[in-house]
Amino acid sequence: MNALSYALLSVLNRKPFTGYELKKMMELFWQAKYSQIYPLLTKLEQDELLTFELIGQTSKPDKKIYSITEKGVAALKEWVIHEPASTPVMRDEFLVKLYAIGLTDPETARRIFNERLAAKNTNLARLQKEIDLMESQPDAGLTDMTSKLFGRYLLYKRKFRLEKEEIEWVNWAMSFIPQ
Amino acid sequence: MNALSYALLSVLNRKPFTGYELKKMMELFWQAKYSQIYPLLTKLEQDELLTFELIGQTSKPDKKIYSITEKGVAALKEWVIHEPASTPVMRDEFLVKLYAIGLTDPETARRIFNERLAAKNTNLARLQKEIDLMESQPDAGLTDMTSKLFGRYLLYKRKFRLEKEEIEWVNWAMSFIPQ
DNA sequence: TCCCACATGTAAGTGGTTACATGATTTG
DNA sequence: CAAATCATGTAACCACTTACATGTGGGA
Repeated sequence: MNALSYALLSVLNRKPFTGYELKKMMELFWQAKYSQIYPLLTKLEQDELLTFELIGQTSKPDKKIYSITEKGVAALKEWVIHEPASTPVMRDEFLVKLYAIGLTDPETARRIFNERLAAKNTNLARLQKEIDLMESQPDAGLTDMTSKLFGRYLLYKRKFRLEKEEIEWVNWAMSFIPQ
Repeated sequence: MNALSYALLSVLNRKPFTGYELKKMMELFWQAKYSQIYPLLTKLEQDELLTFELIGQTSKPDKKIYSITEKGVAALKEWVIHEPASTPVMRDEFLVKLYAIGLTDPETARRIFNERLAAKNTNLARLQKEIDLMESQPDAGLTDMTSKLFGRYLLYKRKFRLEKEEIEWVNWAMSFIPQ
């Protein structure tokens, strides 16, 4: 089984979702397209790691709400505890451009940095909003490791800190662009 | 042309390298295996974006030192300036495990965090060493955007800051694991 | 003595993206 | 009146990984 399978299982371990919802829920830590998610959910269901309930809808397409099975939880647990995590892969075209930034003029360089800054700021605001929402629930148990929200909360906090740090770096880097 | 092509061109824009060396030089901002790099270099050479000089060696295998052509520089410049950078993709299995960390016991959770910490600390030391080396050259012009080392320097500084921030986050996160 | 660095490649397979197909309801 | 949201899927293609193949010299 591949990492995407475990990403799906780990979200469903919190609570049941449709394939459509799963994509959004995973976005923070694993990105995948529907064309990859839907066939994999079918496969995981055939392997009895998931079950689904078909919900007929009138004004919207019918949907399948997936739940993790006991077998699914066991498989996820086994993977989390015993499989070594492979080294992270990061593919960011901005970094490639940055390496070659000297080819451009200062105006272009500033534009490239500013685009990055805008994207990071948008992202930061989204994260802040989500964190505020989580923290506003007094008894959510966000810092209780047995809570189903614990991992998700840590993940948001991590991403927030990293985005903030990158924004500071961009501002530092831009100070070397003339004018 | 794909992003890997531009990653190769951007390294060769600094100076000529073999395929073997290119892998290492790119590691900071784009990861690829030899099995992907070598055939692509052949293709880029056929497209006249690169040329190579064949160096016969006795005690080691022969090698091809690749250089970027004028056409290659033009293609790279065009891409950097006019192509919008696609949104970054990050695939990090540790984050998947983190999401499901509540499934484990405190001991396992601590182990997973400590492994992450160790990896990040090793990385940080490597980056620090490289940065020290760069900064020890007084007239390298690291903060001069027309210098061929400018992009590389900014990239190292960025990675360093982000690794450091993640280490701080891990330490914060670990404080919620009992005992 | 065994592993690592050097050095380049092919073949097969998996993972991931893009394009296509369908269609009502809600929001700007 | 157009675009986004909800909702699921297939087919074709491209990007990337794993396994295989070859061979010398130097350091632990």
